[in-house]
Amino acid sequence: MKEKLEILKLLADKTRLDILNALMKEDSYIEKIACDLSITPATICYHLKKMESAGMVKCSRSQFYMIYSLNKEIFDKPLIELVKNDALLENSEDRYRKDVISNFFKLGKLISIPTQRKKREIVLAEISKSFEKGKIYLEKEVDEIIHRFHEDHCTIRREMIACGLVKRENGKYWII
Amino acid sequence: MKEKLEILKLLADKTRLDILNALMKEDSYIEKIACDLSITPATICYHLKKMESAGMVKCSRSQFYMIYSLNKEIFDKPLIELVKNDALLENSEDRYRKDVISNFFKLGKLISIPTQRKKREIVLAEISKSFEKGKIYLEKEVDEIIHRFHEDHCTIRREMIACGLVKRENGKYWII
DNA sequence: ATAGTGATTTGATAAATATCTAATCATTCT
DNA sequence: AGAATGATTAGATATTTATCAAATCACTAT
Repeated sequence: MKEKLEILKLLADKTRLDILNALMKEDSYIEKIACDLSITPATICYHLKKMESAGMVKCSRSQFYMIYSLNKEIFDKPLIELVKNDALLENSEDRYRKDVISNFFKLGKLISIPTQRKKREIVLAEISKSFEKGKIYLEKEVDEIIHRFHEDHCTIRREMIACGLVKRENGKYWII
Repeated sequence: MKEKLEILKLLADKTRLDILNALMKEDSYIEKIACDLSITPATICYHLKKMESAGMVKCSRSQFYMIYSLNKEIFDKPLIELVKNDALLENSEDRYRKDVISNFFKLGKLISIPTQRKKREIVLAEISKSFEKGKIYLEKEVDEIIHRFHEDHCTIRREMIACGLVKRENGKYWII
């Protein structure tokens, strides 16, 4: 099948729907359709040619006339098939994460702390990857690691605890 | 369902298809979609509002966000349902007439003379439309016009008189 | 309250395209 | 060959509308 968007664009026009409905009743030709719909043959031709090149109608010559007919297969498909984009098999959550990370980290440094909560959590999770799972850190060590990413280690440490990425007890820290 | 043409028009746009595909994966909100697609939130909002009013998506507030989601039912229908014109559901008398006409006329020619009186009258009335009201015709002229539809102009001329569509006096004919 | 953040509206602009008239092409019939 | 008729193309025009920036609205959290 031809490009899906092309077909959807061609369907988005009153005149073309009228033409298609005419062809649903019976195969027909330009002058007749033009007469039925009170539209010039030039316009009917314009539309039919477009729909033909999109594979929606077929035509063949018969004596004087070019007989146009529906290509029915296309119209039996469920709408979703025309809407679904096969190219987008990538997970959008991942894409969003990647975008945020590439926007806020430059050369390994966090250039600013996002104000939007969702983005902030993504950034904090990224920083937390530098901590070893299961290992116990002193506050000094935690700040030292965070400092590689950003000056304000206090804020970031606090935020990481707030959103549950890091736990603290008796001045000891560990990653979740 | 809302106006079919409206839905088809809304489907005929790359950006809106992208938005719908995003919503097919998961419910989402404007800022996120805007970020994913690299388009301003204003534009996303513009499209979502249009699609919402056409019943293609739904939305509800959740905390900070307006969560948009697909209205799946619409997309499961076969395309033909969106294309087919409901206006063709006129009163049954008209439909019967149109059916008879489309069955017995192909490419403007009468393929056979119906034997059922009702159908025959419909067909004859259709042919009589080619005569000018108030004008006097010679038999030769009458036959010439009828001949455009069918070989057997004698039978048809006789039937038209029989059912009162045409009057004759002294070899002159006129339509009623 | 008030600041912050996401949603929506407004106004302006640029691009796409449906339609018409007139001209040309293609086929059939005399 | 040429006349007639239907199909197609070309050029011009008007309408629709997707998009953005900026302003405003609505809700939430401090």
